[in-house]
Amino acid sequence: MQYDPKEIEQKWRKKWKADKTYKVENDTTKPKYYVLDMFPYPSGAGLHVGHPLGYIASDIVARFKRHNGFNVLHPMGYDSFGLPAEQYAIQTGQHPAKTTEVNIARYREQLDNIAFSFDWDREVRTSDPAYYKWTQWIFIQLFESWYDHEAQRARPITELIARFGEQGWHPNDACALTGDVEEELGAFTANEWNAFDDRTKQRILQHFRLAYLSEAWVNWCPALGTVLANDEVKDGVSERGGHPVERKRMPQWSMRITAYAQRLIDGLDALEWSDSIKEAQRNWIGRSEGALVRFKLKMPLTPSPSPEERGGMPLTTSTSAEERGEVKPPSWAERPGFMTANVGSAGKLQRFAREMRKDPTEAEEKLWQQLRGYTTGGRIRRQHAIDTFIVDFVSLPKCLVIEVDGGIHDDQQAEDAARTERLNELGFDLIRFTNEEVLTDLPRVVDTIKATLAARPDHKAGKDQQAWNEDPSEEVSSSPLPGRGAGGEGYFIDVFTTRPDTLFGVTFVTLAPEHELVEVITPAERRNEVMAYVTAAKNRSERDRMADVKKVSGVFTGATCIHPFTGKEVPVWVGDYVLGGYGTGAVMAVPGGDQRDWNFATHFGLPIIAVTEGADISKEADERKDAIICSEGFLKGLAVPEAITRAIDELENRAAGERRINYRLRDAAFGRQRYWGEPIPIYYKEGVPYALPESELPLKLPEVDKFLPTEDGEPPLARAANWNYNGHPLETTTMPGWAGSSWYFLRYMDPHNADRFASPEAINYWQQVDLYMGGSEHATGHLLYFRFWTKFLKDRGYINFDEPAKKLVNQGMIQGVSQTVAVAYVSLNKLVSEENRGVWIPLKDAGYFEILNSPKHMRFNDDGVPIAQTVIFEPEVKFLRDFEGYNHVYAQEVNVPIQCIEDGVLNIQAYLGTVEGRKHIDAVFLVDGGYWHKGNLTLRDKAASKEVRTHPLVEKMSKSKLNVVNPDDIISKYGADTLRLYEMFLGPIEQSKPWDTNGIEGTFRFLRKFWNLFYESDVFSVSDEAPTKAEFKVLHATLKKVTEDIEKMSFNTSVSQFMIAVNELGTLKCHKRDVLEPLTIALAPFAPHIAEELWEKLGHTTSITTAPWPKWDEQYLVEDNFSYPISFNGKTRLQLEFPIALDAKSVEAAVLANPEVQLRLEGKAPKKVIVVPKRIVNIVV
RNA sequence: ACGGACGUGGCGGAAUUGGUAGACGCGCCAGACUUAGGAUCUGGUACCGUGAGGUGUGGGGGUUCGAGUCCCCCCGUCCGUACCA
Repeated sequence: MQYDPKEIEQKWRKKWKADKTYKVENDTTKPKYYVLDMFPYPSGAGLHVGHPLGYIASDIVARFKRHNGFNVLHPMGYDSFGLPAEQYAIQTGQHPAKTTEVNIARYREQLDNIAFSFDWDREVRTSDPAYYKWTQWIFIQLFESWYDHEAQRARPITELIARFGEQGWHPNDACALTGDVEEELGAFTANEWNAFDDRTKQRILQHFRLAYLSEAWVNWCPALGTVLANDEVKDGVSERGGHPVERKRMPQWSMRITAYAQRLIDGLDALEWSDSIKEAQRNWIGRSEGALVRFKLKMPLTPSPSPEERGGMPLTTSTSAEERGEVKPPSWAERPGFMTANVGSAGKLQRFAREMRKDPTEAEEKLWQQLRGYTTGGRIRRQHAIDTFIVDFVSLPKCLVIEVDGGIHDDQQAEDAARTERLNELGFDLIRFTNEEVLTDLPRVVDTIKATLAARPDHKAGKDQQAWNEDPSEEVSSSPLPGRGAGGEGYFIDVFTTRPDTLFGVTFVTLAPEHELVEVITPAERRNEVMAYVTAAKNRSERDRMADVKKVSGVFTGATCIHPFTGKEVPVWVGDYVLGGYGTGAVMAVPGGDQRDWNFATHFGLPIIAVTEGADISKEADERKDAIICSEGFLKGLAVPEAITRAIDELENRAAGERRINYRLRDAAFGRQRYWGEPIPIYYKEGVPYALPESELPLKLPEVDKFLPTEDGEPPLARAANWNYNGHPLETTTMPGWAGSSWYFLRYMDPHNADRFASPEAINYWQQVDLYMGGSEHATGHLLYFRFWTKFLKDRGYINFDEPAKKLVNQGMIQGVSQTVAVAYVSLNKLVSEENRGVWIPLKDAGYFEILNSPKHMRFNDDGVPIAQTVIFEPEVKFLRDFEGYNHVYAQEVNVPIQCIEDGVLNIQAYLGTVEGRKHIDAVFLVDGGYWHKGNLTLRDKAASKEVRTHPLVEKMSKSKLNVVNPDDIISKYGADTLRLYEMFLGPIEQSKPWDTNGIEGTFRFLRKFWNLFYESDVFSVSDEAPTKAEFKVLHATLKKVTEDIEKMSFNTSVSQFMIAVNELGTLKCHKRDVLEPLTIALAPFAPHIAEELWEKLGHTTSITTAPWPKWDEQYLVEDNFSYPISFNGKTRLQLEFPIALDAKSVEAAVLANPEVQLRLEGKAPKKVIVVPKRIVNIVV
């Protein structure tokens, strides 16, 4: 009987399904193994041969582990929410649920054809309410959690609330300091907290929740009508669809992934993931160590109003007037009255204040002991931030500042005067004491303070409470400070630097165009120029900005600031080489040590100071990190690392900076203004978001009349009728694609659980994914969120591990081989159609032309854009004559469907019959020595070929490139076993390679030969005769190689080994059971159908799936003799066979005694003889 | 620019991790069987040379008895990030 894959594959697929052969029980008596494939999105295009590559590999491992006694969880499901289905719905009006259903059915059919050992009873779909109920539930847990930085874990928000009620909150509690949102939230006492109304409490809590609503800069994609996460934007355009993306500020649900930045980096070390993925994640998180440096602004020339004075300020950062025109600040964004600090620098000031509190002068400490508590009849705060100052002591209700001069204040007389003036402007009075006074006559000082306080009216009484209730949208300052003045005086510019050692090389400071201080510090006479620049810079799209990175642009603000070490004035510039989204959005420019600063300085003629010894700063900056610092200050002569430490110490001493770790990672935008996603389980009461009670879950996706935004720009969910909870409006954005895929591995463990996302028993048994297989394109998206949610669930005690997948293997892409042909168009007029953008060339200039598939032959226009790609004209040929009546010609390469090509030749008629070909029905097709036009072939000479030859091009396999190979076609021709083997045989799993259907014959022949080992003259015939030593050797060598190769996922070499075995057994004419039966089991993971069929024919009645894996036996592999390669000076010259047991000395003697060796030695004695037993003999002459 | 991966016949790729470079498959060549072959089987196939022999793992240097493998420099390809301070 001939090997007939069609028949046996159908038979077994049916039987496996009926028998539920691959059903997995949570059988805790067996060791577990969890193999997971990345969640596919069921696209309308179906699977191509590239998709199953990873699934086949993981299926082999899953089957192998089953043979080895493991209980294997190997599930599959669908990430079925997503943009394409929704785009399709918008175009066609078809409900995305419906198209998704159809696509899934198609996927399932294709997957079934390849015989994956998935337990389909565990299938999950993210768009199934029974599934997304738990996605919503996890969202609520995130909403109800905060990150405790001291404990380094997420905790329930109720614990934070309790803590607020007991001890209030202070910025130095460090609980809100995450990489992204440097919460500029002032301190409050327990009493204050308890007195806040619910709305205020909720507002404050938003700053701590791990899922939170805030106004944030987002990637807005107008074409898709939604916000995108950073990893969904590539090269300034959307990853899906390639639409332009712009920066926009709007209220937005976010995930505080930044809280986990450090743990996400640290966790990588223990993972068996590829270096490239780990590195990509590290870069994406982008940790850098350095310092925060504070530059104090010098007197501005003319004050201009600060943004804060224009109205209610969000707690986080300010918005410029333009942006406020677009979006309303969130209604809950309002500051409590004790937050007297300047908005721009509050967070930093509070950190400085905290440091200063730790290290008071003697006088300060003595006085504090007298003033603390309520001993003076009111609350005194010390080292409190007011505007941009940190005052020593203050009574806020009485608006009285108490300062102790001494220590670092001594040399600041002039500044003290300015400070007094400023504080007076703000409504504070100030009394000063000297160190001397406090130390020698403390009681008198305290008495003076008490008397002064008692004499002052209480400014605060009743006011705070009133402020909480005011509508922040009204232009009311929430500050208790009356009559705030204006101007840049007293402001600070914070910069982040990794090279504080180069501080003495600072010659200017540059702000990003969107920096909030730009508007504040610019004096009136420079205002027009600066704002014009800022507006121009902001309006450039991300893409434009990325395009001309080389161009230097910027403008001087007119303001200067003070160098913290030298005290010199340094000009403040605005430049778009500084990114608003990184660090503080401001840099200290060291043109001698940073190339970008150097470029900027050179362009604008700013001074450049050398920072390192031996640097030639006339041509470029010296960025070496192994240099010696040469500045005139205290860093001179230090090596960079020492200088960095020293500089930071000095900054901290002078309260002008501090050590700082910065992360590039931003919080992840979570809301999508789209329909086809999980509804966010949030409702609003008086504008404050609250989580739905668990009993309301799942919050089902409502029906809408159209999948488009409403007329006033609300997301599609706003169209739904009754979209409210007990009359309170529900959130209208939906979750992003990555929500459902961030935890799906847990659901597979217990997919039908209605009470919990998965039972603790199931989680405890299955634990982490042992092998995770998928594409490397998810490096900074899915794989980061996946780890983030896992860590969160661990923190909250729902699971007991904090990494989702121990081992990750990235399968390479299978590329397509596109076929292209040159086509030309002739035209009556110089028509440049939209889809054929290119250059039309006057026909009189064009003779015969051909297209050469080589970039060398490209021609370019003046702007360097390739024109009429690869067209070469030869005027002597009479092309013109044949196209009389036309006057222009245009040529291009087009992809043609691979189905219309045979042996590199295009079948024109077939092509013109296809959808794509019909577009080119009027085109001129270029033939080797002529052309084909509307059925007529014109040849230049008789010898020319009449064929339209195609040019192969390896690129991504995709529908639009017409190069897709469908696995179904391969399977119907050769069977699934052949497909599986061939995909594995192509090369290492991690490597990308082009699909070449030609090679598949070899693997098919192999299966047929394997089948034939069980047959003699068409009759199934397997003998029970004992195998010979040679036959056993083939078997055991194969078992050894295959077992080891599967363990290291080297499937291409195991397939080779099977081929070798079959060839050798064929030569030996071996038909013996004791060889063939173990071999069949070994082949089963790769080619399950043929193995199962032969297994049955061998007389077994149970599936081969759980047959124990055959062990190899070394005894069959040992050889008696070894054929030594004998080399002279490393070059192999001959082979000599010696017994394995022969020791090195005897081998050497035997070799030297050999006549041929003697001949080669020409009588000379060898200088040296190296004998490596069982390896090689090398004779040095 | 930085980071990662990689570079071996006409092609996909092997190479026990420092020990006979090119396993296995495709393709190609020759032969057998055949009316026929795009079926099957057998043999050959890195390159140059009739041969002896020589040359060969992107290029150049080095370590070593011995290098595709280790070290240094350079070139090239692919992927990721991209003015990250």
